[in-house]
Amino acid sequence: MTSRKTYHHGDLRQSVLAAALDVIAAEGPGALSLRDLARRAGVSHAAPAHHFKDRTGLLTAIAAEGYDLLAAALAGTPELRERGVRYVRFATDHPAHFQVMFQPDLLRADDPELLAAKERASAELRAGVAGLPDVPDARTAGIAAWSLAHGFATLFLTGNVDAALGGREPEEYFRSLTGLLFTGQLPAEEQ
Amino acid sequence: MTSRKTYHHGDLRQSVLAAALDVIAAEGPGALSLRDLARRAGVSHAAPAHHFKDRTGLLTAIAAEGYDLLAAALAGTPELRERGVRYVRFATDHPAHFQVMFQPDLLRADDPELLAAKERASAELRAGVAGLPDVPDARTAGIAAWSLAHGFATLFLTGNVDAALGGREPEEYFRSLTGLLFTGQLPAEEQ
DNA sequence: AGGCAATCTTGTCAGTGTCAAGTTGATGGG
DNA sequence: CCCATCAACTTGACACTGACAAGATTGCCT
Repeated sequence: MTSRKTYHHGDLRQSVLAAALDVIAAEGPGALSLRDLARRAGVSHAAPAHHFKDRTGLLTAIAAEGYDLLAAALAGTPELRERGVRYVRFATDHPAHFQVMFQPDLLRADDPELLAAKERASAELRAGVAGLPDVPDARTAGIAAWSLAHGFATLFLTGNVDAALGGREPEEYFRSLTGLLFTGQLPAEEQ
Repeated sequence: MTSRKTYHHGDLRQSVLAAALDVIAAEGPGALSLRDLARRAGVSHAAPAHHFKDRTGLLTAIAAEGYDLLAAALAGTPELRERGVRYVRFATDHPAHFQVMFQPDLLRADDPELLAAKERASAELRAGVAGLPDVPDARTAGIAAWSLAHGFATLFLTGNVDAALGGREPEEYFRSLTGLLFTGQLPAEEQ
């Protein structure tokens, strides 16, 4: 990788993106260095900047890609619970994307491509509660469902629920967790 | 602040911690610079290192403080729902702590003080579901409750639910959200 | 064929974290 | 009262980083 025949790399943008995802998944976004990514791609230290402008630009591109992956992962899932399961699966399948997507201080918030991708994912999230019967406040219901899935995904990725899983896949555990919730086991005390 | 009579600062550790929290709350942990904190405290560039060893050490100290604040915020709350509300309030009252606590790649995971504080907070979280009647799997119920509160807090802090709040305080919104959940509005479709 | 624009390189600058070695001054034992 | 000791802070240095500017190379389009 580090030596190259041609002057042009050919696929530098994808190379850098892939390497960046590896680094972020392994050591977090803070460990990401444009110069290091350049070295891995066998390219001069300033080359990545031509594709992403900035460190922020690179992270913004990753976040945008993440929102599109999320939208694709949720698309065409009729049932709300299963949508939650897929949300969790997305987070575990693409931990680097997920991390970056929800760290706004790393991103250029007004980037058009980011906003467009975010809107596509947002539409999928809204669609999850759109068809629910007997829900007076669909928006709040949506936020409740999103909170549950997002919270579980986040806690899993930060290593806060490992013990409870007992070897099970996180998405499976989440499926049974929602079962517990929605059959009225948890409520108990209502004031 | 930037000029000083005495050679010793007197309270550098607290000064640096306070300044760090400001920076993190405003621009995120990535924007944090030890040299900048030193300048703000009117002290030489290597002074903070004497108190925190590292950038990682500083962030670890913040996380430990955060877990203790969380434990204190949760202590003595009998009802589970109200515990969730307090969790959300903690996150909004101490956004910098909250952010750092749940970014393990910024922390020294084996730090004794961090582990101790984390355990204190963890005990409070467990206590929340301990007294629940009719709950076969208390651990899973606890993770469900934690996921919901944590997810909502995270989504709020990342600016993903602003529109839905409509001016209300996030903790109030969360209270009504849990009401919606626990009165069986959301379940609807059960497969 | 020729020019144009995208891609990549080279060189440079200020800023950062971290380490090592020196200064200052508070504190407590003789 | 004095002085040794030690924590708190300073100074200086080094390697590394992101960012910018200016030049080299090459694919592509007319």
